[in-house]
Amino acid sequence: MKPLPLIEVYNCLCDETRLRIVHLLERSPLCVCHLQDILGLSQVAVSKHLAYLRQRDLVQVERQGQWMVYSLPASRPRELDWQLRCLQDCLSTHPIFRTDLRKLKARLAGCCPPASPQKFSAKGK
Amino acid sequence: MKPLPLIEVYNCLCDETRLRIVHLLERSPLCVCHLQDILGLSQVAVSKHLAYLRQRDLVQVERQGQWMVYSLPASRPRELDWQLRCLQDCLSTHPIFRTDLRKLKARLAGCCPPASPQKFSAKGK
DNA sequence: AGGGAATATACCTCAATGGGTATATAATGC
DNA sequence: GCATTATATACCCATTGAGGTATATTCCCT
Repeated sequence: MKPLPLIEVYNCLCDETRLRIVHLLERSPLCVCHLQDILGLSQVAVSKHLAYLRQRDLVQVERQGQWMVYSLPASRPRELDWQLRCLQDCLSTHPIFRTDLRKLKARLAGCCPPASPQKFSAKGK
Repeated sequence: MKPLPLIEVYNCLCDETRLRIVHLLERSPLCVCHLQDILGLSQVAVSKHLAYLRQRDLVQVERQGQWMVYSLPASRPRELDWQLRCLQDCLSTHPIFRTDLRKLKARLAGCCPPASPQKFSAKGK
């Protein structure tokens, strides 16, 4: 039997890597390789955490060319919404998460590869 | 190395039993046997979940005679506070948690054993 | 002191999970 | 079609956690 939605959310966020991923995706959709780069983790590790989040509907994916662009779902269930606010409040000063955001900004600035646009408007194809 | 406080909180709440315990303790301090009764779980199971919560400072204990009375800490870290609000919002309509509260009320009403007073004022000793 | 109630802990087992390596799959560019 | 890039998945291994049984501990009462 499927556990409570809130428990699913907690299970997703109780791992540091997944917490960092969600924290990043709240700012911008990102492809796997950008996440990999920002987080400094192996491709497999990132991919598996994304699968975990995906299976529990905490993130959604869209293929853009050869990139898989992950983002938070457009319509966010109440449980997730609470947590996003909580992250803002509790993590914004933490070194790890500050660094992540700094790297994110750098990534998005000099975004040479066509990947992970800030908006999905450009029907990349 | 100790994980982030927020992650500790998530780890505590990502289990249904512990979530129910915290949800109950938010209403009233409780001894182990009352929790055991309300949750309908074995003594060992309850005790171990309480140990888990205790080790991560999500609950505190006070001995009252032969009962160990558990409660949420007086001063609640910000991370926990967010979650308590979230529980209120997301769980209050869920059958399991409604039933728990109903049983809690019953327990506290006909509280024959001297255990788990609503207030700690009565310095039982 | 001795018995009983309440609670914690030591093991044991099983399932889930996180990380890694190797490999499969899918899209791109030539 | 083929090599390359991006991503996912299949295993393998080590750790953790949840539940159970048996037992230790602590306190109360007589």
